[in-house]
Amino acid sequence: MRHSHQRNTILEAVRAKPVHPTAYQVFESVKEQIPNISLATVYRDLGQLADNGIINTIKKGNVVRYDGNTMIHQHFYCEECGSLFDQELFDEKFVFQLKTKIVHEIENFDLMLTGTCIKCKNNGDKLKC
Amino acid sequence: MRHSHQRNTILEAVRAKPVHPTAYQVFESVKEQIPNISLATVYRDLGQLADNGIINTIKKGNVVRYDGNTMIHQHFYCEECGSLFDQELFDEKFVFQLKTKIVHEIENFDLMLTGTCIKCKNNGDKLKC
DNA sequence: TAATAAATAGGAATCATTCCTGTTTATAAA
DNA sequence: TTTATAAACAGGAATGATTCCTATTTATTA
Ligand SMILES: [Mn+2]
Ligand SMILES: [Mn+2]
Ligand SMILES: [Zn+2]
Ligand SMILES: [Zn+2]
Repeated sequence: MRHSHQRNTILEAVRAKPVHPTAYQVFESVKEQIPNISLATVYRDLGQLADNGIINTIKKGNVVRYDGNTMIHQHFYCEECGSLFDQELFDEKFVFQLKTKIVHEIENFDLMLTGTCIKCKNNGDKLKC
Repeated sequence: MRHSHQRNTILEAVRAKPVHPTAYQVFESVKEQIPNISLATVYRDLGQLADNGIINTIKKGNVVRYDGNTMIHQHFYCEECGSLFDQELFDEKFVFQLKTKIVHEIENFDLMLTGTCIKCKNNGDKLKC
């Protein structure tokens, strides 16, 4: 990968966002610094960054979300409000040991929990009263 | 849900397929029995079946795949050949206990392993010689 | 300074999925 | 059995996230 101002700015944007932005959200964010950035460039660079393991992709719903945190961690998605939280359930050691139990060569371990987040659950309970 | 010949046939098709068909593959399969079935009907019915927990959805790549096996199990996806295998890593008891450790209300536990399957790995090693 | 290939902007194309509309059908009440 | 009603349907149009294309710009190296 050659040095590129656009790609650097895109990477910074993903890392700066607290929670898992979409390509379009990165595009909007980067536009503030590079007004004529192309959406195609954002997709291309995000793809390259993901291919090189510099960022991660998260698939849930109909849009891909990106994660600047490449430490091993998991995610919880609330079906009610669409929030996507980090979860620390399995650490690197656990995942490493798990890989040895499988005949295939594992590169990624992606766990997605779904359900109702604590906030939405409380709101729901209130409405039932 | 009202009784429906189309939906029954769609469910049978998903259950009959050994491995995780896409909506279009279900469509093609069901067309043999109901030649004028609509693709929109397949999508609608698959959605209803999934909403009611009768089948599961698996997201990997740019197409949704469906799973007639609703027992708790996990999946491995080969990046080389696109195969999607079942994996039995965590059983119902494990998942149940895990749910109690999380503040949110968990409905689904979806684990997707990715990498290179044993067959592709062997082929790759051969080529290197 | 020149050559070269990677990277880019902008827009078109793709394609899985959803939406829409007029028609058919399952179900239950009259 | 007939009728009323809403669910389900077929067929086709629309949507929208993502990818592809092409002429131009730019980073890198010799
Ligand atoms: Mn994360
Ligand atoms: Mn399965
Ligand atoms: Zn929520
Ligand atoms: Zn393979």
